[in-house]
Amino acid sequence: MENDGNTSLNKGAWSADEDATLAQYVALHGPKRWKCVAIKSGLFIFTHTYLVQMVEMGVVAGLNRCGKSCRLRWLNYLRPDVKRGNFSDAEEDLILRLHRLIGNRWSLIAKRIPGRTDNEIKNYWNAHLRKKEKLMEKLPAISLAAMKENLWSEEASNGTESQETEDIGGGNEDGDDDESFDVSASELNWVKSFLELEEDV
DNA sequence: AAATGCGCCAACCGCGTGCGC
DNA sequence: AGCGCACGCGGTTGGCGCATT
Repeated sequence: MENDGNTSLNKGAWSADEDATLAQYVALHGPKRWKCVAIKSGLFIFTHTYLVQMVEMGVVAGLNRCGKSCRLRWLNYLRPDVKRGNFSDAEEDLILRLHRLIGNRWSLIAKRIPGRTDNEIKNYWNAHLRKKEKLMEKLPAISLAAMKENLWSEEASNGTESQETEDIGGGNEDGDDDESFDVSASELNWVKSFLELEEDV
């Protein structure tokens, strides 16, 4: 198990200075080598020569966080493409659908929703959507299966394809998987392609 | 106005996995 | 093949702010 092995590292909320320091590190070296970022009050804990260079440059002095903490802070907050603010209805719907299909695979779900992190989605689920989902489960007559049946029969009677599903998923610019969110037998195929997409990422 | 409860979110922790040696 | 390191993931917790009493 990973233990960054230091009892005197900073914990808790990040300061603006720490954020700036971390951002500088990432700007210079990219979002990797998190272990290298772990620095103990001026005495650098390093495993890589990059850090020695950074010491010489005076770039990251003062940051006293474990690598794991640095990585998390970057991924969930400092990353430029992180979208802040409320989830849209479309995003919420997508999370619900994906969760039904693949469960608590937050990182997979996050990759499907541009700008959202796994942690953010997980929090949002626990805070908002779990209740919603439980409520749905408690409505005996409106089980998921029944909903699917209803949708099926509606589609059959309409004789139309269900292209109404909002498309906010990442990588959909080319319209590669508009059919993905149909509640239909092809759902399984979509899951399959979804997972295949994962392998490409 | 103060005390308490509750919800939300950022961050931490433990475990699993991949990769290099 | 085995070991250790580094990273990624999901569950959990701590603290803050808002609502209610």
